[in-house]
Amino acid sequence: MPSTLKDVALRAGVSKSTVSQYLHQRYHYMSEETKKKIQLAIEELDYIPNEVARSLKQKKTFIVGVVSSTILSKFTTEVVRAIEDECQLKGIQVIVCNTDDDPLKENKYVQSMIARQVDGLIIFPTEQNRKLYQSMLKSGYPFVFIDRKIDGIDVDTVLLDNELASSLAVQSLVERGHTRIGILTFPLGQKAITTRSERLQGYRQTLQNSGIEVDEAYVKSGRLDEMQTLIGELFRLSPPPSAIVATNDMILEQVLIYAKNQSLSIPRDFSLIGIDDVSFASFYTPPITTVSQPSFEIGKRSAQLLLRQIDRKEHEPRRAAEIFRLSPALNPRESVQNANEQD
Amino acid sequence: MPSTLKDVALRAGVSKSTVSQYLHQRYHYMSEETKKKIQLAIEELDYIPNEVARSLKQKKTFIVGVVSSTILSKFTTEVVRAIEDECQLKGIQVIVCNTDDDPLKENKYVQSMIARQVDGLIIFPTEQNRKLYQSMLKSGYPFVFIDRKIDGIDVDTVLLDNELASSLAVQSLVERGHTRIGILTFPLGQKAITTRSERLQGYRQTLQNSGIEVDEAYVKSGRLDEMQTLIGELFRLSPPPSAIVATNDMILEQVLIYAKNQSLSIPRDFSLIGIDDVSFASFYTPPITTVSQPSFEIGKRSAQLLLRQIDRKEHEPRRAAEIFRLSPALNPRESVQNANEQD
DNA sequence: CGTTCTTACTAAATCGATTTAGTATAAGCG
DNA sequence: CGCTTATACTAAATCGATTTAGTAAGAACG
Repeated sequence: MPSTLKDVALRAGVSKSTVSQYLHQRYHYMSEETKKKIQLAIEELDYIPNEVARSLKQKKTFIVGVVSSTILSKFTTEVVRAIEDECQLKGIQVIVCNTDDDPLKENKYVQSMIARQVDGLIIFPTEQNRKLYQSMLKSGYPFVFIDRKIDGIDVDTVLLDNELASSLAVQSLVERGHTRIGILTFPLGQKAITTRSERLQGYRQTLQNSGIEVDEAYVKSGRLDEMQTLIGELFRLSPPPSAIVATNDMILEQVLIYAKNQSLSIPRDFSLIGIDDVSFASFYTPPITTVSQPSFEIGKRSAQLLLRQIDRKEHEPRRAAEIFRLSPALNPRESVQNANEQD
Repeated sequence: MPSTLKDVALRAGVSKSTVSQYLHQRYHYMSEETKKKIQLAIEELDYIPNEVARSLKQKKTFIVGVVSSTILSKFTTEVVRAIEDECQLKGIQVIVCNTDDDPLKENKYVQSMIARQVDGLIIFPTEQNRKLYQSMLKSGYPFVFIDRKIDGIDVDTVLLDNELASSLAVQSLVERGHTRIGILTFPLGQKAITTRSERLQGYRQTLQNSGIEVDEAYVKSGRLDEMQTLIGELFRLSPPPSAIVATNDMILEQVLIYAKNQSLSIPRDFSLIGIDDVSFASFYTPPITTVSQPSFEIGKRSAQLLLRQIDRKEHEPRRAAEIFRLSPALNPRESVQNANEQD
């Protein structure tokens, strides 16, 4: 029912080719008369060009896809926002989907985006789809990884310097005299998402460098719904940790809930530091010390890398993959106190 | 470079038609032999069907679009999540874009989504695009409005009972003896977004019904970056309000920031109630009383309405537009106190 | 006047899948 | 055996835009 190029051509009394030229402002040898007739027909018919047909012929959709783990987090929404801003400059639209870090969903969405001919993908990858990514690499399909690195997939990747992030967190606690530092992460497993393993690694390394032995009892990992139990276990140790590192925003909230329920006062009863920023960090009581990611920068950079791949001409050789590790920032607030002033 | 139906047909030694039948599992009179050959060819070529070509022929993309004001809010992300869940049941994908409530961006995105032939749209509309919506209505294009109502556009709409929301807020303050109740909203203007005007209207109505005269000095509206100033003005009135209604999550955060900066204690110095839920409401100090929207329900319902429109057969008459006003819920927590116990 | 050039357009192939109408062969039936 | 029916496919048109090669008419030139 919507009108087509043909309808416009018919009504204007010219050929489809001429209308197409007009639409692209290729007025090479086109009479004013004809231009006017076409413009009129377009308006009378409320003509909107069919981008699907256009994409088929052009083999370009001017869309890039983001395959994210979840849009329900501040980090992801900011990253997506930055990607949109960067792409908009080139007239490219962005579509997003959620995998919930489920490798099957991830596989399905990536395939489906490719089937829909998006010009490239920005992916928060899991380890389990190595085969798929390998074949995408082989076929020269443009994509970049964000937030996580996958060993053996040699593709442009933008992520946080995770070790530095937990290192900053641990250091600022050690400087305050803490030695019993608990850490909470999401599930690890052998196929751990790099964000998680690297943050834990940074914790271990920094403690060792500071001459503090890592006590595995202070390391807890599990699903979101297990967090309250895990935090409970941590505080029932003797001695309990004097400080906690929450390795992401959702875990941080869990710790705050626990503290509230158990009437624990921060930083009197324990110091707390979170990786990832949260909206309320600065006005919470107490203001929460966090290590924040440069999320806009991460989004922007990954979009730039993707657009560079897309612009690569067919004949040009694929350039070597680059890995960008962006630095986190420590935001010192008031949830960390000197160890000896606690308890 | 990706392989096509034709490549598969050639390699399997059959016609394109046969491969197409195979892909749709229409095995009507197809020999096992042929099936095997086709399957093999598909695997060898890593064939993924081109959905763009498919969409062109089918005149269906199996995509619906969401034109939202911002994805940086909890309400929107939850709504989108619910829409995705509902659409996934029918194998339909969802794409989202941000208008920042800019009517021009809104117009551009709606047009662009239609050009991309999405099967229908769920829109957070502004008043300024009435003409566009009118013509979409005329052409029978499937769409629904969400979160806001536009007078004169007779289309399925799902939104909060906004008057009830602020009524619940005001009532719970009045019951505690408050009479000087301040309210903060985003800009109103003559083309106000219904969410804003209705929430303010509910405030006015409820005060009147309670026999309290509305003092316009207690009503402040402005942009996010003006909020600190506006809140300051509110508290410098004499007498200042004993309670504040923040009409959305972002404004609520601004009030909390102000309270923190001015060392005002909630609810001792003033009571506070927010419309929209925020992640930290339950564990904040004090826990914040909120009026929450059934965001998942709103998303789900709007998706159902859209899918119903899409499924409507060409010949069936368009059914009458329906408006669903979903009820908010009061979440009594501790940021509201009896008026006489304050100060 | 014949040729070339410029101007202003158009015809037709193409992108990759879908689908209808049809073909060719084998099997079944009386 | 001739006819119908079932089986297993295929040819070709189609979706709506793009683009290349080409046409037709008039102007310019020597």
